[in-house]
Order: sequence, then C-alpha cells, then structure tokens
Amino acid sequence: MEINELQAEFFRALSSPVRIKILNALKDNNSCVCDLTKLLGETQPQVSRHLSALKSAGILAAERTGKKTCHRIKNKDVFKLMELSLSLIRDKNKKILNALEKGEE
Amino acid sequence: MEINELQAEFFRALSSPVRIKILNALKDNNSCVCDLTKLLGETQPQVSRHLSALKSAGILAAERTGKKTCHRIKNKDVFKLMELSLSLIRDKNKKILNALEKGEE
DNA sequence: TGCAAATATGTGTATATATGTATATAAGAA
DNA sequence: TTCTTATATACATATATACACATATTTGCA
Repeated sequence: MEINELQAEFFRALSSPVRIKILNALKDNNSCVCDLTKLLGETQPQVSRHLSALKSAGILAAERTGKKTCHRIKNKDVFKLMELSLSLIRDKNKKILNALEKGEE
Repeated sequence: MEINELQAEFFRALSSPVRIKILNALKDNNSCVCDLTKLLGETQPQVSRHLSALKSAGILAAERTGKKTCHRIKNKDVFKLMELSLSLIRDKNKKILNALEKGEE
C-alpha cells in the first residue's frame, strides 16, 4: 500500500454529497444515526452506511451509549480541507457558487 | 446543483492513485502526456483520460503547442490540500505511513 | 500528399459504488 | 421473555469507474 493509495482512499470517502452533508451536520454537534437520518432526509441504512464509510476512512469516530450510537468528527482539521476545496472550486464555478451561497439552492 | 455536489465531484477527481501521482509529477514541472506516460508507467490512453478528468475538475489546465499538449496545475493551493490530507490520514495509519515515508515502498 | 508522432476517443469488460427493501442484531422497557 | 427502538447488514440492481486494446484525430515534416 502506497501513500498515493491511502490519499486516494481518503478523498474517495469525501466524494459523496451525502457524506459531505453528514460532515457539515456534525461540524458543531455530535449526532446519532436516527437524528442524522431525519435531518438529511435519507433512509436509515443509507446514513448508516455512509457513516461507516467515513469511520473506515478515519474521519469519524463512533461511540455507543445504550441504543444509540453517537458519531463525531475525529479531527476538526477536516473542515480546513473542506474550506480549501471550496476556494479551489470557486475559481471554476464562480457564478454558480455565488448564486448558491446567496441561498438560492 | 448544490455546493455539496460540487465538493463531492472535486474530491472524486482526487480519489485515484494515478491522478494523485499525476499531480505530484506536475508539482514542480509542467509536462506533456507522453512524458507523464513514461514517468508513471501507465498506458497513454489511461494518462490521457486521467488528465482529462483532472481538467474537468478544474485542477489542471492544458495548452497545446505543436503536437504536444502541456499540462499544468491551475492553482497550487491544491498541494495545501494534499498536505492536509496526509496529516489527517497520518493519525489513522501512523505505522504504515512512517514506514512508507522512510522509503520502504 | 503521405507518414509519423502526440493525443484523444470508442468499445468491451471487470469491478466498484450507491441505493432501496428486507432482515438481523443489540439494548432497554414492559 | 416479548416488544420496541436504534443500528447494522444482506441482497438485488442500477449506475459509475478503471482499464486494456483498437482506432480516430491533429499536427509537423518529408
């Protein structure tokens, strides 16, 4: 296993809109699967699977308390990465992004 | 198209070992397809398509001069992202990465 | 014009991924 | 133990991706 492959795997974990949404949802609050399911409007198995992918990538950690499993960002530096990615794609999609950021989603 | 999707697309462009290698190869020197093909030991169509993917993602720019097409990094901030990703995966794979970085690939 | 070099694209195939539905597992409560 | 809630996993399927090999396209040159 080379570094390149580890990096590629890491980026692949971020290459899904649902997983990006999950990260944003966990930015300020930890959350359990059922709350994320409601919040994102996805099915429960979907959310569970995406959470599991993010956990495998080392981005999330999970802790079970009773029936619920609480998920949290393992290292908040991941949001530096998110911001950097936004500024990089901003160049390419200036018009689209400006519109989106003004709330016209 | 939401921001989440643009971000996911962007990260997907980085989710391939070959494309990561290409970026590293272009870090300090611009290069044409044939040189990259030799350097990476991949087939020419492979390299061409991966380059095209990176271009679609807005990460590379290409310029044709004569028979050759020269590719370059559009915004070197992408390497900040690469470094950040490395430090993020380092936590998870301390042992593996330490070994790799000592040159035991 | 004809040829060779550099690059891009088409095609087939194997593999990976995403997703819905159904089901299994785990834990607390009655 | 039985029921309910929370979560994870199995299965089937549709779609996407990576890749090798073959071919088309573009350009410079003889």
